[in-house]
Amino acid sequence: MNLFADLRSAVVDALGRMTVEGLLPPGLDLAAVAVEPPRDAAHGDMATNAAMVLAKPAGKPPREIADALARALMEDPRIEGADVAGPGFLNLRLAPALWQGVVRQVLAAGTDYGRSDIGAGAKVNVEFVSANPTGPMHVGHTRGAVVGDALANLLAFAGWNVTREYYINDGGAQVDVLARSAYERYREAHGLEPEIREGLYPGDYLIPVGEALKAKYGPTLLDKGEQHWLAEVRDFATAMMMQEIRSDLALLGVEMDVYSSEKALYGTGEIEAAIEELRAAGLIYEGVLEPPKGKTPEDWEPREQTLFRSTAHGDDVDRPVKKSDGSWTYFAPDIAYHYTKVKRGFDQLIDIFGADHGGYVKRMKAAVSALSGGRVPLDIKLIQLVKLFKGGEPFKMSKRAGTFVTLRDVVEQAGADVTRFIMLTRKNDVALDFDFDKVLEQSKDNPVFYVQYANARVNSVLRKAAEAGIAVDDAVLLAADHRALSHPAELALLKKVAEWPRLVEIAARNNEPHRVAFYLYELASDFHGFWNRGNDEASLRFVQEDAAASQAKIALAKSVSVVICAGLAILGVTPVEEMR
RNA sequence: GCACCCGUAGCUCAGCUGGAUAGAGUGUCGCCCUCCGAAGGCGAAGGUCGCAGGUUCGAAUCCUGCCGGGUGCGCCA
Repeated sequence: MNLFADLRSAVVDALGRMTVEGLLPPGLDLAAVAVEPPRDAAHGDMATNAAMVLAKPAGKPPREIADALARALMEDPRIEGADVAGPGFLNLRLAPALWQGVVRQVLAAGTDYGRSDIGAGAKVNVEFVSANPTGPMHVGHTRGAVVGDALANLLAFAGWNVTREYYINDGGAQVDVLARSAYERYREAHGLEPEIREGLYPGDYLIPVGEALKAKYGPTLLDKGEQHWLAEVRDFATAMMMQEIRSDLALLGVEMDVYSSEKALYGTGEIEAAIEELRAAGLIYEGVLEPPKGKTPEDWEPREQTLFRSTAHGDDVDRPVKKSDGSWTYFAPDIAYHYTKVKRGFDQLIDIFGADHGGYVKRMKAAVSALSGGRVPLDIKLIQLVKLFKGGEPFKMSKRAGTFVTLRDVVEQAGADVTRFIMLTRKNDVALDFDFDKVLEQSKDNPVFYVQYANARVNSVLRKAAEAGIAVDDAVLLAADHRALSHPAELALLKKVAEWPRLVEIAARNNEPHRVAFYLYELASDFHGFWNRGNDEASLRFVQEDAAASQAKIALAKSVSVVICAGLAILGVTPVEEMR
């Protein structure tokens, strides 16, 4: 399925034969041996660094190894040429049949082409969004939601057993603030003047919550002390906010497998159990932290607190798990929450955080390392901010009254597909510009359009061919004689298609879904370039007089479309068959 | 002060966890439609990969130290 992996096996086998023949010493570590597509096509179809990597351990000059390896590989019928180049690269030219065979692989597998088992069914938990349930989701959350969801898709495609999870921060002080804010809107619903004091959430989005509270409780909560209504209003408002968040996520096409509640950790012994686990490992102690150097807070005074010895697991300073009044810090439930993930048997954890949470990376990793005995790796992806523009000008959002650009605003203006794709056109840790005008532009400036257009062109070809009376159903294209695809331009396009399975593996291994978006752009670009060559060379057009010739070429076009669709599916973007 | 992220073409960014002459887009300039969708394509020009060392066959990539920008730093989550 993955030509590059196949060829690497061929190289490894050849090295094995060389070892048997005494050309190489036994017991060499072949991990560093790579088979990659060379950057420059003039260097052949694939290149291996085997000779250079093995030169030192084998105690032989690289060129000598490369020459021997070349001879060994030439026995493989798939390999037509093996040239030693540069410091000891071995450039391989493959039989065209190998590339032509890719068409059959793609068409037979459909959008499963590129599916991999490198994940080996390992259980991975992807925690993302986890926005506080105190208001609607804004643009910043949108990017995290898209990255997390696409990453989950990608890992599933590459053979992981994926759980998408949302951690609801419903246990801290901020949900009390929500409750008080909602209570004022409840009073407002009764015709009273709301008192939105400093520190409360002023947003209009709480007005419906006030109305709903009125509908449920009538006037019974009015003129009563907080102790009489806080818990109920808090639960009510939190539930409504989560409802809104779920519907926002649905709007984006994101569906979580699990919602975990912070509040549910309190009073159930979960937090205590996690801390006890750490204590048993000797990682909990009572102590006094040093003030941060160079920036001592005004009101700093030394206090004894319960501390987690996170420095034993790579952190810079130990972290408090209890406040000086004996209550838990926010970090304690976070520890407990991650402990539940470890206990649920995940082999691998991924957290998607906003970049402003960069300071918590080391301590979370330390906690997971301590709680899993170093068995469960935690990868944390920080999502940089999204800068909004409109027509090239910064999109001003009003600071007053808590209004901001919400996820809903963005999706309603740009559409879920466009939003998702654009959010993946940057690596997670660099800032992203999102221009409301540009992302809707139907031109090559817009990568979403550009990729969709390539797919639309393929479908246009299929329609044209059908009009000309050429059968283009899947079975016919699969059975076509793909050996006819011998023009260098056709082979070049095929090579790009053949890269897809490898790209999937690289992207998945690095937890980097943006690579898929970049690859699709490149594939689309290659396709558009190929398309235009048909202007000059009629023999390169997909639709030909001869039906059999057409079918082979259309099979190529179709395989491009299949890969685009497979890639878009990972990004969570719907492919379009026609632009309008 | 410390930690983390970023620094690559005028601008916006990729760069396959060390590979060959560092790539796209955009902008600038010049081209290509009696031709499957020009909603596209081709070409030119544009670089001390922030700086300085180090590791090795080989560094944009790994290590160290600086410079610049961002984020964060006990009783907020």
